[in-house]
Amino acid sequence: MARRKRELSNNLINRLPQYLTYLKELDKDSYVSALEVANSLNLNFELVKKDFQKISSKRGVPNKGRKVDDLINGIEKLLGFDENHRAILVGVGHLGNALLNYQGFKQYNLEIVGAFDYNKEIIGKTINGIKVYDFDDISSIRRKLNATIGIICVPASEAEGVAIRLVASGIEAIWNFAPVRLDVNDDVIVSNMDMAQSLANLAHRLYIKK
Amino acid sequence: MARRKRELSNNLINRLPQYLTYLKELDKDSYVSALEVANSLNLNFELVKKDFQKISSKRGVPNKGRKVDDLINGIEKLLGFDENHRAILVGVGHLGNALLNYQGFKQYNLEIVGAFDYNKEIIGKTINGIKVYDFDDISSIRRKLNATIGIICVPASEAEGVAIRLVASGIEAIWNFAPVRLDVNDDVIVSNMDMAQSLANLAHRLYIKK
DNA sequence: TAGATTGTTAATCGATTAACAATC
DNA sequence: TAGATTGTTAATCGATTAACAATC
Repeated sequence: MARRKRELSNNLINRLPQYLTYLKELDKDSYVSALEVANSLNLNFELVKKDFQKISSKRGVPNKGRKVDDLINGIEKLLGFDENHRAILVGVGHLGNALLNYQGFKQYNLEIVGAFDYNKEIIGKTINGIKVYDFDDISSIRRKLNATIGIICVPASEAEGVAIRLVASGIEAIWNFAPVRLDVNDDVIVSNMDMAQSLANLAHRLYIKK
Repeated sequence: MARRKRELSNNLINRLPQYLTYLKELDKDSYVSALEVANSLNLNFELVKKDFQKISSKRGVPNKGRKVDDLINGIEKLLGFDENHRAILVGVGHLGNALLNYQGFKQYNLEIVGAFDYNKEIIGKTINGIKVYDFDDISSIRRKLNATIGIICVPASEAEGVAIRLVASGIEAIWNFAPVRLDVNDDVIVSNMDMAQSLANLAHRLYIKK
C-alpha cells in the first residue's frame, strides 16, 4: 500500500521552480550545499535546508551537501514534471497565440496538443504545429487527444462557460488565464494565472514606498 | 508627520483583488457583512472580518456590516489603484501584443503609455493606440512619457539586460513577465508574473491526486 | 582531526481561528 | 429587547528560524 502523498505548502511549491532553475545550471553529478543555494537565491539557510529534506529522497552527505541530480529529480517528481502532461488551449486570441508559440513549456514536460476557438476564420489553422479545432467538438477531440489539462485564454465573461464545458469533456485540471475565479467541482484542479494579484503586489509596494 | 504605512502580508494582498471584484458587483451604498463575503468567497469568516478591519478606515456598524463603498476605497488605496499609474512595455512579441490589447488594466488604473522593441519593422507602429518606440531611446522617452512602471515581455535571455536599462532610465517598478528572477537594485520594486509557479501549483496537485 | 555540512529538536513568529464582549 | 454583526483578546497552528548534535 502506497504511503499517502503529503501535500506541500503553497510557499514551498512556489520556491520549487526557483530551486529547479538554479539547480539546472549546475553539473548534475556535483554536490551543492543548502548554504550555497540560500546565498544565491537570497533565502534563509535553515529554510533551504529544511526544503531540501522534503525534496530529496536520499540523505545528504555531511561536509558535502546533496547531489544536484537528486534534488532536481525530487523537485520534478513533486511537481509532476517527470511525467508528460497533455494540454488543450481554449481561446486563440492574443494571449492564446502567445502561449501556443511559447517554447518554455517543454521544460516542464507540458505539451499543448490542441487548441479551440469559436471563430471560423481560425478553426482549421495550425499555430506552431498545433491545430485549432471548433470548440463545439471539444468533448470528442479532447478524448481523442487524450488531454488532461485545459488552458483557458478566453475573455473573463466567457471563462465560466468554457470551464463548465471543459469539465464536462473530462478534463482533470484547468489552468486559468482569464481574470475570474472559476466555480467548478472540487475534484477538478484549478490554478489561476492571476494578473490582478501580481499587479496588486507591485502596486501595494509602490504605495508603501511613497 | 504621517504615520508609517504598514506593509501588508502577501497573503492578504492576494486576497484584496478577490474582495475588490466581489464588492464591485454590489451596490456602493449598501452594507455588506464579513460573513456574507466569507461565504461567497469560500473563506474563513474571522479571516475576512480581520481583513476588513485592516482595509477599512471607518468602523463597521454592528448588526449591519460595512459600507461597500468604504471597503472598495480602502482596498483601492492600499493597492494604489486610486492613483493613475503610467507604464511602458518592452518587447512587442506575442505576449506584449496581448497585453497592449488587454482592456482590463483600466480597472486597476494602470495605463500603458508606450511600448518598446528593437525590431525595426514594429518600431513606429501603433498598437491599440499605443506607439512603439526604439528601445535605444528608452531613457529620453520614458522621461517624456513620465512612466513609473516597466513591463517586461522579452524572452528570458534578454530580460536581465532590459531590466538594467529600465532601471537606468529611472523606472520605479518592474512587472516582469519573463520567466527569470531579475537581479536589480533593492529600491526598485519587482513583481513577477510567474508561469512556473502557477503551473507548479497545478502540477503538484495533479501529482497528489494520482 | 578539524571543519563543513547535514539532521534533529526546540524556539519564535505571524497568520489564522476561536471565543467572548460590545453595540446598533 | 433580541439578534446580528463588529471589535477585541486569547488560543492554535504551521512556517520559519535558531541551536545544537551527528557525521563524513
